[in-house]
Amino acid sequence: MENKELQLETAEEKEVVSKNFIEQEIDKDLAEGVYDTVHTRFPPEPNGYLHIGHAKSILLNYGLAQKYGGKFNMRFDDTNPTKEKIEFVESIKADIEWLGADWEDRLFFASDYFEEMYEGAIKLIKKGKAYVSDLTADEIRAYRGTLTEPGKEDPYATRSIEENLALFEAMRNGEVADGAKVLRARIDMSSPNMNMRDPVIYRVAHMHHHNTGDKWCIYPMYDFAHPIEDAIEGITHSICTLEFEDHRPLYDWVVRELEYPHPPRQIEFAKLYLKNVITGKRYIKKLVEEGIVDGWDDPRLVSIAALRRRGFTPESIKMFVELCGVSKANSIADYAMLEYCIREDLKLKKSRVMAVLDPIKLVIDNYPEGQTEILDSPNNLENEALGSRQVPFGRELYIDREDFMEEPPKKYFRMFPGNEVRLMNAYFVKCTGCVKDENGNVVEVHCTYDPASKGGNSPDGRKVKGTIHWVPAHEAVEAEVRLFENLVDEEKGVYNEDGSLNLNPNSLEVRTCYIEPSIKGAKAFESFQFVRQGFFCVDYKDSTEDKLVFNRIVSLKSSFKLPK
RNA sequence: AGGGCUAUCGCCAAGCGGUAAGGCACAGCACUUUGACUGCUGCAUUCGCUGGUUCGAAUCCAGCUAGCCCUGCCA
Repeated sequence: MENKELQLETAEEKEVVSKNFIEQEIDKDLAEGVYDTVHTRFPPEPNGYLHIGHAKSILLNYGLAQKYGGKFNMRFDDTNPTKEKIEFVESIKADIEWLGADWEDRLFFASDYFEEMYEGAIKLIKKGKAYVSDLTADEIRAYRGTLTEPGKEDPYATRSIEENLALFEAMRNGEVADGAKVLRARIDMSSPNMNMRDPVIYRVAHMHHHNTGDKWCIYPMYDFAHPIEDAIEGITHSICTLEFEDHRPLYDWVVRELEYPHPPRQIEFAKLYLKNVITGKRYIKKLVEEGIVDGWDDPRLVSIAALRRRGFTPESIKMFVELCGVSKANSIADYAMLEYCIREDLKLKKSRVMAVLDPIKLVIDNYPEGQTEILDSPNNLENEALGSRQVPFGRELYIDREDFMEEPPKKYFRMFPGNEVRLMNAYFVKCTGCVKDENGNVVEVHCTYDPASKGGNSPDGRKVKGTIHWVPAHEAVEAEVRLFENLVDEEKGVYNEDGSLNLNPNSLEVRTCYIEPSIKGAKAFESFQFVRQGFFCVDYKDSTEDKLVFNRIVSLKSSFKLPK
């Protein structure tokens, strides 16, 4: 009796999934009545494509809203027209939708709040908490002091409220040249926190904005705009990355001075970095522009677009993000974790087809010339629901070069003279030898088959140690494969000592391979997987593209290793 | 008188004063129509360091050390 209870208890304990620190903070807020709901948001600036790091933020924010029965907003933080483009708002929306984060009808633009922000600035001026300064950018920097020395009072800080009001209106009315005047918050020039040394909150920029056009020529700075955006939307928990920790006092200052009744709370977490991949927008942009990579969706990149094109599923990315966890410790996740997630997600839900990457001809000498037969092959042995497909079989096939060795080491149990193996879903074949060219390279492997072993099992109960994949030589579909490795060297890290990127010159290899003809008619792949070389999980759709293009998405797990 | 944050296995990461969860990776065994998958097993006497408090410390205190962020009219 006691034992049983004990067992139950431990079983229950195992079910408990520990909450991350943000959830713990939210629990506290809810318990203390600071908030009675959870409202989060994802606020990207539309100045580039999203990558795996953004996926963490998106899924975190969306997941929190879901977990707590709250809401999740999508918001473009478009307060700086010099960097933003409509092209990016479209790609960002598409990526987030694909990831499955649903903002419902709450798609916002920070630029839609410009009027309220302007009013907020006036309120600050009237409270004596903001002033117009004529200092140049260089002068402001000089007055700001350094990390160890306090700043000096801005000589324009003494302007009267009326003067500031008039000047700020002049800024808005386009009477002030770019850079000639700024609006500064009056806080504390000697604060040890640089962000509090009278930060600039409005600048003049006569520039067309993708959303507001030419309506405005003054634009609010992030530190002023962001808390207002959150407050307007009723955000409770404004979740951002660690580098904004120092900005939190300013965030709190803004919502306090503007007297928002239910001020949002900023919580910071550590960014997600991946080992040996380049995530910096600046660097990726350079790689794209210099043609070192194919574009924003090059398989060696980890942009959402690249992962999607490679066949990653939204579920696999979600799994990865959850696996990585949320904390405040700077960390670099192992690329193997990402690969694990896509394998895990695909292995049961996708069909697999055979493909040969490095073909070598296999001739079955006792198979009648000219004869072909159709073999029924299960799509995924572990998931019968996926059904089966018809694969033609004939006298001449292609197998992968690594599946044959003339002189095999110990424990090699694929093709070698005298050995019998199974051609997957087909027959047992016994290797009889090979043909070499003048340089001694194997060009053809020969074997005989056992007609009684159709389907891959012998009626006499004979066993074989090896099973290999194959493709019919004459009917196989030719396809372009892009095999790739890390863009940067494993050991040396992303950057060289002089700060330049440490690129791996052989990171991408394009080659032609053969895929079984059962995929004919499919022109573009949605997702597929190598379980071992030559094995894919495939999910395709019709397309008008002429050429099959696909990428290897998962590095191989150990197959056969030569003994030392 | 710079300030803020972080430090638990190769990589993530729980832990919140009662004697180190879990996942990835790795290794071994078993199973196998791919050597994958699956299953089982192993993998931190120790939590950046040094002291202190305590019957008891990864958890509390003090002092060090290391790493990251901050001197945009970027976000």
